Amino acid sequence: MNVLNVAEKPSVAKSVSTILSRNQGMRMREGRSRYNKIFEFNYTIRGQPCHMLFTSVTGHLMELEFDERYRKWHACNPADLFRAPVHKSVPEDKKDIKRTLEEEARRCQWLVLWLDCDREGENIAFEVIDVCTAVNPHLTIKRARFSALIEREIHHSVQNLEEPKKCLADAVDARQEIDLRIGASFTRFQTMLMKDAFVIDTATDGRNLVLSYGPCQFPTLGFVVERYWEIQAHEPEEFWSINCAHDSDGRIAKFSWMRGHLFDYTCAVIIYEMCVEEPTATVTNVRQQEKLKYPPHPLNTIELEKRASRYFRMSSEHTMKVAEELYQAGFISYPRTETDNFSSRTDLHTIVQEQQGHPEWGVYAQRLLDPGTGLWRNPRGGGHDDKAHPPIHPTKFSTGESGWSQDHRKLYELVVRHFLACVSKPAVGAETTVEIGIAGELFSACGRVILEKNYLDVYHYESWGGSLIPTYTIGQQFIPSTLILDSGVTRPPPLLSEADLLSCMDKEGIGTDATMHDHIKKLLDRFYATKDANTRFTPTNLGEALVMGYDDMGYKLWKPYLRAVMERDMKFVSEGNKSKADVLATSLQLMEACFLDARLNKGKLLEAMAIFFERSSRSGNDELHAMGVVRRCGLCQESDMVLRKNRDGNFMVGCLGYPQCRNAVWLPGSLSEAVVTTNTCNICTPGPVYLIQFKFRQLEIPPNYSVNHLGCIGGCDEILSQMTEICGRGSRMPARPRGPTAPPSNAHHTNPRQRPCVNCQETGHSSNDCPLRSGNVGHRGRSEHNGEASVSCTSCGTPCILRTANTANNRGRKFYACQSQECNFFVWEDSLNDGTRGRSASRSNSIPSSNPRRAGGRGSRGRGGQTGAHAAATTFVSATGDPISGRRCFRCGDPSHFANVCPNRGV
DNA sequence: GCAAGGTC
Repeated sequence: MNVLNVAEKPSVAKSVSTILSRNQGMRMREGRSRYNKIFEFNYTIRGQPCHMLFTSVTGHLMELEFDERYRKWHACNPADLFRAPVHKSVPEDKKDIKRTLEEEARRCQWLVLWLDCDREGENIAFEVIDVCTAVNPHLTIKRARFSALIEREIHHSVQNLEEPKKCLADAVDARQEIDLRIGASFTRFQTMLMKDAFVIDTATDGRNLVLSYGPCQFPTLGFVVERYWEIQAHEPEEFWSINCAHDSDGRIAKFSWMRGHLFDYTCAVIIYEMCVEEPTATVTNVRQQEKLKYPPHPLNTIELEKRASRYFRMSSEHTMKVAEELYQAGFISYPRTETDNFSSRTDLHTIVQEQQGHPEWGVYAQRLLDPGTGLWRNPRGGGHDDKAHPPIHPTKFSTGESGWSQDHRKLYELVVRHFLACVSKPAVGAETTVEIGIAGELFSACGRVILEKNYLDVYHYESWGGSLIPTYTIGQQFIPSTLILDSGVTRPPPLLSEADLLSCMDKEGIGTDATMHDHIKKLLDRFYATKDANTRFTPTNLGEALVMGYDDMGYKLWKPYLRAVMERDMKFVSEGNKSKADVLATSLQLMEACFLDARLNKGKLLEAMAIFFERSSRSGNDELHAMGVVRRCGLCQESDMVLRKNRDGNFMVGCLGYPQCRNAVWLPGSLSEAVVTTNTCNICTPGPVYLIQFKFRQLEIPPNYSVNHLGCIGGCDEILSQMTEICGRGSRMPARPRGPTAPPSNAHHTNPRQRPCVNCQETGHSSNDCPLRSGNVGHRGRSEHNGEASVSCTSCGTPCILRTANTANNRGRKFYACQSQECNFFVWEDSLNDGTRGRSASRSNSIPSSNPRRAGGRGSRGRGGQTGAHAAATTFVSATGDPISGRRCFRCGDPSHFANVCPNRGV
């Protein structure tokens, strides 16, 4: 009986053939494809002598594609792609593999499928079945299931052949079809929409610019943009902490304040004063513990990519290319594996033995194998297993080959050192923690001595810092060498590194271990993001605009949820709990509706793009209309006036040239809807002035007015004027909402038109140009600036910042607060209208604060007593409402500075 | 010109 065996890749065909033939009587011959050889040998399956023919494919044999008439971009509407017929076929570059399969299948009675034992493998199995049964319908089809390429497993597998599982393959079919339809429709839609509308000055190296959309690449971009927005939205905030050091026996202990830090300066100063007045430290606790630092888990693909990025700054894509080459040459095991756990049957000692002769780590390998050292430890797994491949490990000894680049050397070294570390004992350290009390405040210091380095000896990519501290006993008292009130500033998180990005993708299930690096590379290839020398990613204007556009539509297409839902559905299909047809129908129906809605709201995408890119002269009236263009701006005569709706629901028509041009028409606050129509006003000049279809909220307008009104903002519209007078205007473009209900991504935009000033929360300028900022207003008292009142502090004369209260009782109420850290002045904005001037205010519970950390910092300290020791220049009030004093340096009495910067600070 | 998933 002739048996045709097919593996997913040539390497597996070779390995399995070698195992089954016991390396005896095996012949190899060429197939039609130069990579996919055919191995022949005899083998007995359950008493039946068989002539085995073993060949392979290279991953998927077929591709899903649209029928011919839907392939040309302009041949159909992108929305049609949700229903256009699709079919699977073998692409040109796989035709030779197909021919080999056909030729061999014709002379076989059995077909045994040795594809990888995962969903994709099962799907490829059915592709092979399709090709083979087309030429030989009488084939008996069997599936070999194996979890590792080791002898016992393979022999067991071939003696216990199973049936292929259709539902596993169906899940992949569903995934392929959804990916194709969503990807192609959105890509064509957004590419064709933007390319004509804007001048996108991206150097494409002669390639056509494609604004692709994909269910993996977009969430990957989303991670990058979200972090970038988080950084942009960060408002630095000063905090204070008390640090103490003690120098004794030639060693220094650095004690940190167990409160961490406080955002309330006054509070921190009071506590600091108390400490300085009674600086004797008493040791309250001394703890000694043995600490272990464990070696990493066995290496899988994602860890290899992350570590190569961290240690060598190699891109994940390059890492995989180099790893593939090392694998092809036989130096490391298969590099695309999820498994981070060695099978108990793996002969780990032999792998270590091979490395004994290496000039750099050979001695360590020898120590590992010597039972006397006690260095060996069986590796601990991380709980992942793809059932197909072992963790990445060295398979051949090398001190470096002539054809290797530096990167080949580094990566091979990482794989070897990582493997040796895995089978080593953890590092052992002795940690001493000392706690002291000064005037009731607690501080702690930690010292560490490394007792045994163990795996750290070979894994020099990791370190474990340690320092010696003096010896302390409970009850011991000492005077600190230094006791300092330090200030710091909160910092935004860093941009995402490549390792961070891989972690995000892994956590959210975006891509597979074999494709994650592709998605990252795609962001760079599509000009959606750039990567700096430290492997950190910044979105480009293009990437940010696309995410912003969809975000403004209210769609989370750039979030990982869509992929998560698809993964969940695929699991249902693969378990047989849902049919492929059901999942396809519901998923595609949902995405089609989403697509049609996105197309209706394309104005949001265009608006977001308009923030970053110049409009192209090619852009037609359709785009202008979609953006809500009402007329040419009569003030700057350069830009268009567009209708906008703010997040709080208010409408305005503003110039796109903002902030250079501030021309704006504020619309009534009672509007619920406004849409620019294609009708033009025949009165207002210069035209065209497009009419707007207004809809007012019934309860907010007088009874004699109609809810619907087709109006003009050009000045001719009496009804609109009356409505504005009666109902008032909507507020000026407010900031995007913040807080837990809105992600930080909504909190800002880089464009000055949209991003609110950090100082005053108003849009139209940056905090540097803020009219309320010190130096920008040169007079005291209240003044008018762009229609806004500005206030100087009546206590110290410093200009105030306009802020919005966020406390339960006063949420949304505006107030001015003195910018000076040393002054507690504030005044409610509305109180200025009735002539009330500012007052020296209490920083009590009624103090508005938009920052929860600040509120927490204040609340964390329950006292605020008087020091009473210093003359008070002004009376201030503590968090609890108690009066405090000390507006001059308590150390030297100088009113020009405070104790934290006193030249005599310290003890 | 489009997706993501295999692979040499």
